[in-house]
Amino acid sequence: MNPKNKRASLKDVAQLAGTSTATASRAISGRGYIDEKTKLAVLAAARELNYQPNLQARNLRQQSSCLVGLIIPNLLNAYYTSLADSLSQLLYEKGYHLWLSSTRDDPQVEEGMLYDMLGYPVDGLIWVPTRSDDETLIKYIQDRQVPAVTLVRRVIKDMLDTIVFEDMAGSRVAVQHLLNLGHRRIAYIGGDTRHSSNHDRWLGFQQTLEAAGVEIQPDYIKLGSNWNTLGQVAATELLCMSAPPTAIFVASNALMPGVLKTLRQYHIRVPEDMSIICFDDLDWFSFSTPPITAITHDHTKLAHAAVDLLMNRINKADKYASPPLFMTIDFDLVLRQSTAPPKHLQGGTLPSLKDLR
Amino acid sequence: MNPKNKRASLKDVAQLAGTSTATASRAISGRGYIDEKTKLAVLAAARELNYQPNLQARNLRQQSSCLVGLIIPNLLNAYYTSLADSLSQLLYEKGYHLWLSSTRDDPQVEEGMLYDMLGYPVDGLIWVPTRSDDETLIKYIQDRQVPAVTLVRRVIKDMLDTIVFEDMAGSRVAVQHLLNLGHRRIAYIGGDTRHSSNHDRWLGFQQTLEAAGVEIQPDYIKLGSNWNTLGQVAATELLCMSAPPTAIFVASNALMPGVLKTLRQYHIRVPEDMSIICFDDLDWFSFSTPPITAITHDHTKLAHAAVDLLMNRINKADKYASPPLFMTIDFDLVLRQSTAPPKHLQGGTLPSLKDLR
DNA sequence: TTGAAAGCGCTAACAG
DNA sequence: CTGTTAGCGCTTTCAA
Repeated sequence: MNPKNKRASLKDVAQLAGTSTATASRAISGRGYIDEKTKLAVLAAARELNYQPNLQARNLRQQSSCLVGLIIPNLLNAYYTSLADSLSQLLYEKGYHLWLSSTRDDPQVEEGMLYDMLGYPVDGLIWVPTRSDDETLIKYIQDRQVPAVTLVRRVIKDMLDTIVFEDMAGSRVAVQHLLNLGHRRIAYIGGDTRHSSNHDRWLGFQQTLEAAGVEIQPDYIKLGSNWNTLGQVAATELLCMSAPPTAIFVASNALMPGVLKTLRQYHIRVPEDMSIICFDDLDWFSFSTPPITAITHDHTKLAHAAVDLLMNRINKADKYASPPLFMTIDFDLVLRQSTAPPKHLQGGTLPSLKDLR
Repeated sequence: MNPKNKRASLKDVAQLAGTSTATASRAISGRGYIDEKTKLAVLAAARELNYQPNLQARNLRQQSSCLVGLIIPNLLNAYYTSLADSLSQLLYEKGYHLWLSSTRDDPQVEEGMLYDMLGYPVDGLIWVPTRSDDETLIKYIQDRQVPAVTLVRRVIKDMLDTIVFEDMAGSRVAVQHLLNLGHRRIAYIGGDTRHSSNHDRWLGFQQTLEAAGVEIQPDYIKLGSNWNTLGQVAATELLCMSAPPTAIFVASNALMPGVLKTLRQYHIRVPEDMSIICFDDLDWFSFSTPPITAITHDHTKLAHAAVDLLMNRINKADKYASPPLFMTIDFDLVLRQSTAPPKHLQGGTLPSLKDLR
């Protein structure tokens, strides 16, 4: 065996097979002309030494890393989870591997990760941006000429390839559904509007109400950035109002646990006392009590589109020649049982917290 | 600018600063003696050229990759999701990055990933094995001298560092809880027992019933490997029996959706008609209707322990000198409202499907 | 304190 | 078809 039991290198294989490293390389990589006999000899030697090519060295030489970076806010949200799962599969099929990191919505971490990934360098980048307004950061990515696609949240001026859900349209449909049921006192709980996703949903909400001639009551609007606590805090505030809403539009699935917990705590019946609709769907929504009406998206579609866009750019000679593409993923409104006409239309009176306790 | 707009290399920087690459390297990496003045000159040149070290090249030279591989069955289960999220963070703090891949419980994919990762090579491996009985595969890992830790499922002979949940003990406690409530007709729905986790839970179930002198009825036992459909199929079969169980022990969170869906479909009331206890906890269990009693684990503990074990080995001179370690993560029984005494102890009669429809 | 030179492990151009 | 040579971009002796 080798000194120190070190991993065999191509040189060792070549030596044992009695060829040059070049020939050994040809035998193993299967490229270039080579005599069948010598090829077999090399392969035998390789097997004997338990040889496995060092991919890092190969990649350095070939100016690629076969790595695609994925930067997401976190993996505690099924939103990103299913994305990461699909991407891992799809990339593997294309011969790439997934370098994952989760920023916890911390711009510092995000910048560090971006820097490390581009420094490696990765062959491509898939990114759900936290800090999407920082032109310097995006310029940096462009300068590095790294094929990159931005997901879910748009970056400033859409400077990179982008795929988002139809946030505004989805939001409109959700709100219209509540309006159609007869709701006028509609609350909105949603995330940080600095992210385009939240911004557009919020906008869709406003526009739909305005178009319907319903005035937006500021107390009904709960915007925040801490998805851990926002749902619970906002719901509690809404319930404690003297004239609480009759319906809540929850603009992110991450907020639903808090909202539902609070509703239960106050013994609010859904949908009799309160209608609930959520912008994104989760598996347990369908067998929650009651099942939750939601706007759903096919997340694998997003993953497929992302990989397509990325491969498209990776395989292009001048990777940055064509202008950034912009795509959206469509949605469905899945009617379940968490929405119904408001109480006063059901024959009852307008509910207030006093009635409900 | 450079020809072809290529990324600046250390050589370019050195040239611009009027030093050798060696000196430039010292300036940038911050190691070795260097005059403050020349250091500044180099850094200035680097900034001007937008220089960023090529980490792949650096790593090749330093015989490391700063990459830790993570292989898991999939990311659709919160079990692994929270793990990946925590690991990404923890490793980042230690200066490592996460290379993730998801096998979908396909041994073929698993083997391919393992091969690629060790070939790169990664500096460490964290692995939830799918194929844990293949000694060749594990020998291969050992031969490569890669620090590796196995999670959740044990590999044959515990040949690698291992951290698992206390499957058997947790299972015992869950079953004992049902026995204490007075249940004797207890069903078990669980995953492929070729995985140690499922095997041990299954064993714990059997032992506890035996110790209590309760005979195990084969019809009540539903083992399978397809977590997508097993819950639903098994629950349906159980409900269609002439003498259905009064309680179900669901041995994996992934099966709960199917079980609950089925229960709802047949209008079975929980816990009045049927008690449910689950081996692993999910966030929505706490506000499901009714909230689900479960065995819970602190998944971040698992992540921390995994990183500790891994770093421990990575930093050891002779990485494989010490024998594999074996650790377990403890659990809690969280009593919620999905378990209650069986119907006949509540004053009713033994339920059968006819009564319930 | 600095530079020349070797080399991590591999591939690719060019001769032969 | 095969070997020689050069080099990917970096770090690290070793001399100076």
